[in-house]
Amino acid sequence: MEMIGRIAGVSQVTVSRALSDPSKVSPATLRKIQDAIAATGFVPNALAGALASRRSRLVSTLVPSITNLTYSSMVKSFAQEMRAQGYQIMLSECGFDPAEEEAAVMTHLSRRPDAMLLVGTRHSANTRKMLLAAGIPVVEVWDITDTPIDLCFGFSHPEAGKAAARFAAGAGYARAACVGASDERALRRKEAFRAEFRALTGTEVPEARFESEASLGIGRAGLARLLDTEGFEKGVVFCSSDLVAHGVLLEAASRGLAIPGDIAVIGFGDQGFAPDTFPPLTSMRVDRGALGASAARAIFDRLDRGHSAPIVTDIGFEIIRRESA
Amino acid sequence: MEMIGRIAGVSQVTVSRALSDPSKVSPATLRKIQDAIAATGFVPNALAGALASRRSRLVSTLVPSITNLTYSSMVKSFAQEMRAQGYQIMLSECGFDPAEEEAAVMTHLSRRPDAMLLVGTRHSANTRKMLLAAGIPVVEVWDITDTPIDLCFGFSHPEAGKAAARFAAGAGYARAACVGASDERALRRKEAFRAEFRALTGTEVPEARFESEASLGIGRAGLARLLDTEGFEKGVVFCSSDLVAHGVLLEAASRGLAIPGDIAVIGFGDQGFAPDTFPPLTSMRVDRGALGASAARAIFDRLDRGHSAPIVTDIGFEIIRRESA
DNA sequence: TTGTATGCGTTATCAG
DNA sequence: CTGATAACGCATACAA
Repeated sequence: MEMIGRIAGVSQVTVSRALSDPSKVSPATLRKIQDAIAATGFVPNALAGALASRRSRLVSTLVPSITNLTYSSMVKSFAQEMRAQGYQIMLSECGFDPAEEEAAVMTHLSRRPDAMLLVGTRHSANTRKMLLAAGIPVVEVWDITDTPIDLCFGFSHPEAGKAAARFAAGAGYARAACVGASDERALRRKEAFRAEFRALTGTEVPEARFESEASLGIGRAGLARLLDTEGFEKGVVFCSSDLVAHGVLLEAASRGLAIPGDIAVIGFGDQGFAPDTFPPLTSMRVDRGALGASAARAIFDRLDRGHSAPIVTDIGFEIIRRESA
Repeated sequence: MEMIGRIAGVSQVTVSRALSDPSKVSPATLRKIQDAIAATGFVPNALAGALASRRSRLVSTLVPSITNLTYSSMVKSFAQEMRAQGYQIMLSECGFDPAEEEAAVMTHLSRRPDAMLLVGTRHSANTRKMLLAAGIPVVEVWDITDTPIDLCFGFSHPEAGKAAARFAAGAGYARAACVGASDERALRRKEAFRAEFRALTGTEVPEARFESEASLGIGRAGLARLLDTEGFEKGVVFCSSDLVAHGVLLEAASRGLAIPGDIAVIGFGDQGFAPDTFPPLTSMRVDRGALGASAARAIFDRLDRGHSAPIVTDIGFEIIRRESA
């Protein structure tokens, strides 16, 4: 900036002002400064700016997996909203393990983000401590809890599982099974589903569970296992995600089974592709776009008005019935 | 650090050294410093560190879309490699528009990344200028060019299209069509496919092209359009991505068409799910994992040994024949 | 509207 | 092995 100032015939401070608030500089000098910037290709050092102003305009975003559409689609809307307000997001993948998350949180905090977005509500004690000490707005999304760190937007996973079970029983399915990856939130949905379905129909609910991430492959292998070794012959399959559900659909098709006559399928997440599977997938919708946008707005509010008490917002879910169940 | 130093009975500088290179500090003082850090929950300010050392340990990564598995799976391996060496990536989505990319590049450069990864080789003149002026290693991936900015790892899209056409003609398909999104690289593959297939068989290649991002929906709508309004009845469909190809598969299934008897399908990218579609998808494999890792290693090399001449590396592609074609 | 002085929290350089 | 000192490039408070 000192260079630019020299060229434009003003001081470094004036250059700084021209960049941060052009209205505080006379039109004439503003022009000269802009010309000098264009001529030199000057790019302001945001690192120095952040250090001096104690505001980085950076918002950390930690998700379990960047290749998982569930999270990336939420990040997309969140990032868009943030960018519109001049904030940039720092995205990192931190797996489903709290210890890994803790390391990521520390790394991110060292960059002095203005706020942080986390997925889920189960964090290590140290993670909570660091976050609280950082004194920045923190948003936990995609789950709810009685003990939020700060802001929280999500829904009850056990309630979602129960709702799916009631839907399944109400639709007349006498038997049910579950297929899924073993991420902690999916497990809670699944257990609630099994308990509720058993309570409603009196029948046990077999399951096929995998350690790997959600994929079509899990869905196919899952239905195969249910059919071949778990004695499941006919009924509805509640899946941990739409991707897994799609795999179940494909495995059923490859075996010539009727959907939903022989095998009915319920997904989770209502991804964009759910209406385009064959047959169209019945799923549970969570408004990810609104979630990302709400989280962003809540952060702006905190940033403007300062800290206040923790707030938990239940955004709910909705069963979208299509042809698969 | 001054605080920590006071508690540990040493100067601020010693604390800095204890953190950056513990071996330069005596075991006794190191312990005292570590204890003080643990007691206070001190998190070093990486912003200040970067400003002073002129190294941010940040690598910018710009991709067209974070929800597109093609890119996110590459970023995953790249980020992993980077993190292993103590670098963190700053990921941003910049669409398929060079102007949007330019804005993102500027924003990122203001954060003073140590290197930058870009997808594609078509950038605005100003983007090139800024990147060159930044004096950092730049890697362009997923395409090759005669005029790289710095490092480049990718493959020839026209060659990929031609190879697909030769495969299709060689497999005996008399008719072909294309379905896809209209990202610039996919368009070049498609045009090369059409030209080559026409040259080999003498038949025209109809196409269904969409402006929206790749999805199952475009694949379904694409085949529907080819069948219903383009007079395409039977043959092989070359798709812009595996996701679109899967959509074509589903549309064919929903119409009771035989695959590959009536409609054969070739995808692109050989995503993890390609073997799990029904029937398994024939696709073109590009080694994304190796690409990400190579890009990372090339950056480390530049960072260590300093700048040298631009290097373009063609990583090629491979047709993976499964049952869909 | 513009300039001066000062500090943000580190690392680098040099000296002890 | 440790410490003093000077940057790093900008924003803020205050003065003119």
